[in-house]
Amino acid sequence: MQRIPGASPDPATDLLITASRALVAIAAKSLARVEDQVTLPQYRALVVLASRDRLRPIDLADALDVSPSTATRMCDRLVRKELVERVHSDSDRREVVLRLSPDGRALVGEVTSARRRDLRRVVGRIAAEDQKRLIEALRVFNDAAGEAPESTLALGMSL
Amino acid sequence: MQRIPGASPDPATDLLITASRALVAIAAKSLARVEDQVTLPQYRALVVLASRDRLRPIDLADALDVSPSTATRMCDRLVRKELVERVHSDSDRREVVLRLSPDGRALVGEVTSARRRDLRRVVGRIAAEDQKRLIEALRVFNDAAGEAPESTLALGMSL
DNA sequence: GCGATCCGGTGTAGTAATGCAGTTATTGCA
DNA sequence: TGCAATAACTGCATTACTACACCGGATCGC
Repeated sequence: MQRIPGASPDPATDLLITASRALVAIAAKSLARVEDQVTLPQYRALVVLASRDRLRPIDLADALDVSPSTATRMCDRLVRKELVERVHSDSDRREVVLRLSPDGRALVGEVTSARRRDLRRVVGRIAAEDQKRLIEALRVFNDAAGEAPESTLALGMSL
Repeated sequence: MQRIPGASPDPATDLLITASRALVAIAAKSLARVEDQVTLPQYRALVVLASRDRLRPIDLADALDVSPSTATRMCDRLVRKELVERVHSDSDRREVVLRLSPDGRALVGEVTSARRRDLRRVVGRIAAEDQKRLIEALRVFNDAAGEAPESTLALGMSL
């Protein structure tokens, strides 16, 4: 926005921004499905839990970059919604291990499968030979982009 | 996530998800720059205001899918932060017209230019001939994806 | 064994987002 | 002219996120 619409010094960047918008719109749409069940921070927590099961609250706090007390309250709400389970550790009785409940897992799965479905639909609109070229191009792009794994799920946009 | 890592029925979709993640990470990083100045809902409001200047609070509420009173309070906060200006309409004295202040415009600009910078950096890591192929592939993809302009800035992910 | 450390949780508090209901001012229509 | 409709705003209430300070239990190192 508010970029000079004419003179485009870098067509690849412009096209990437457009692609970005489309991909984020798809992600947002998939997230909208569960918007009435969890907030965005809560969904982020679920995603973290889904990717690395058996996390302690303090690990979750670390992953989400919030204070431990915030993680505790968040877990309170997620447990109340029966999306997360608290299990007392056997080895260290100070510790609590967090686990996605079946419902929690289903919720995250619903979002990701909705996303995949939408993406597949887009891919389906592309001619077979163009798909091949797209695949090659994406490999190259992912290679180039993948070198910055930093805050992969920073902010509220874990998607 | 939590997809069976092996059997990949659709390489293009998988690659798109990976690319999605990279692009969203870049968007999130650009947003992180202003995270201490505005909240995500507030930033969404600024983006709407940047794209369609001279909006009334009720139009903003409509664009953000919130109630008018919510829009009013949001504007209160943005005005207090001197990112938005309220101007009383001449034609209809009931109406208020919202405008981005120079600071507000600068804030949005900062985010978008950071995003462009990061994308350019990724593109710069790609060999010239691969860039050409990427450009072609992105055109095809954007064509296929662009047919769903729906809630372009749904949720908190306006980017 | 004992103090330091660590973990989870609670008390407290502030900001934000959000909506419903109701108010005020203004406009438009009959 | 007068009443319905409209725009913005305010009062009120709820939920969430967030952190700081603190507590109590558990573990670890010496």
